[in-house]
Amino acid sequence: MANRSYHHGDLRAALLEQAGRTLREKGASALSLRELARDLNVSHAAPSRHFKDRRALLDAVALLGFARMAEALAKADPGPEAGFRARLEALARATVDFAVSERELIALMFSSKADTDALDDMHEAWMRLAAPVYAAIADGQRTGDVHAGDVERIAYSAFFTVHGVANLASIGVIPEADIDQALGDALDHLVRGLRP
Amino acid sequence: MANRSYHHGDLRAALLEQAGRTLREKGASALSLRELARDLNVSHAAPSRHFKDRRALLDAVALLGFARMAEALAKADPGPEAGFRARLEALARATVDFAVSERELIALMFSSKADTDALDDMHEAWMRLAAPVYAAIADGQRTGDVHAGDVERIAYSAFFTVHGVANLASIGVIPEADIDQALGDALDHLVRGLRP
DNA sequence: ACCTGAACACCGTTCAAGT
DNA sequence: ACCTGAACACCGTTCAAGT
Repeated sequence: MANRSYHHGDLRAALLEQAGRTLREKGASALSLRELARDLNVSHAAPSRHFKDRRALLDAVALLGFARMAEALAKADPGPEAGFRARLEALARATVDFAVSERELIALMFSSKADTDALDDMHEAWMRLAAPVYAAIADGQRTGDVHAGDVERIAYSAFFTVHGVANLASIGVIPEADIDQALGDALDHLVRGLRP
Repeated sequence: MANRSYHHGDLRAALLEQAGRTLREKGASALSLRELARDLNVSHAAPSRHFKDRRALLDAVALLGFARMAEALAKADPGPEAGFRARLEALARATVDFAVSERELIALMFSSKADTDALDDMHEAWMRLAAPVYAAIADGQRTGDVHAGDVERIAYSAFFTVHGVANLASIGVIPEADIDQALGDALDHLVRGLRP
């Protein structure tokens, strides 16, 4: 209770960080602004200076999640030299790993947000996420692994499958022990389906 | 306020029905037991007789959702006579239609439920849902449209793709106008990938 | 500019008591 | 068996007031 004006005015960042922690531990529905404020030793009304309401805070956390996921994908991308199948597999595995290790975050990121006005930011984050997949498909077309056609549409189609595995693995429909096999099966079908 | 002992003791059913309505209109996070009770003219403590807590009510609603989705899929299944591609397409379209027209319900059904003890019921509901897909894959193997192998694994692989489209369409990542095209692309790749 | 304290209108859950 | 009323410990949001 000794330190006033918490964190040099960096309450916003502190809130986001703490929100990320409690999200991971207890899920979005159990995240309360008042508890966050308590954890950071500020009054319960303080968060409203930085986020207009609970939804705005959660949107900001989701946006950070997209950035982190994009970074994870970019880091996992072995580049075109690895070969098409290996590259797609690396990207897919990184996606599924992220979804499984950040269940609550991914649930927040991919929960309905139709009425949100923060949709432009989301779209940009999404583009960054999709970039390595686009690159993989485009390179696949050059190496003869992928049939001709609109890169974006083909990339989306690939993403559907990977997202399906990631989502179902994340919520436990696919048992932890079967995830590798399930992803392998999905990739086998996907790679064959993409061939010229 | 005149009618006491609401609905001949069928408060449980009335709660589920009303919960379904407010879920559709305002989403799971905005569903309050007290508001439900108000809508049904019972005291705010009444629901606890039929559902031990809020989570139990939502689980029951999700379970009904699986039953309804299974029914929708069974009804949409044209049977083996339609041919493999047409059959798979009918099932996929029914899945996506359900996901888009029942956004909030599908979000509830496919939200993390790892710690729930109502997991056995969920598993049974899931099996009913998967039945037509299993049948389509098994028949596809007989007609030479699908490669040999474990039916369950192949069916799951098909489901990943369709679920991916359904989920992303449901939350608005795929714009409404592009859903048909996206599903078409996904099915093209899937059917090719499944071939012997 | 940023935070506090009090106030308002909500919650879920529990439990004695009523019918 | 089923429901009520009161109580408890929470919420999100707003707004005057402080620094």
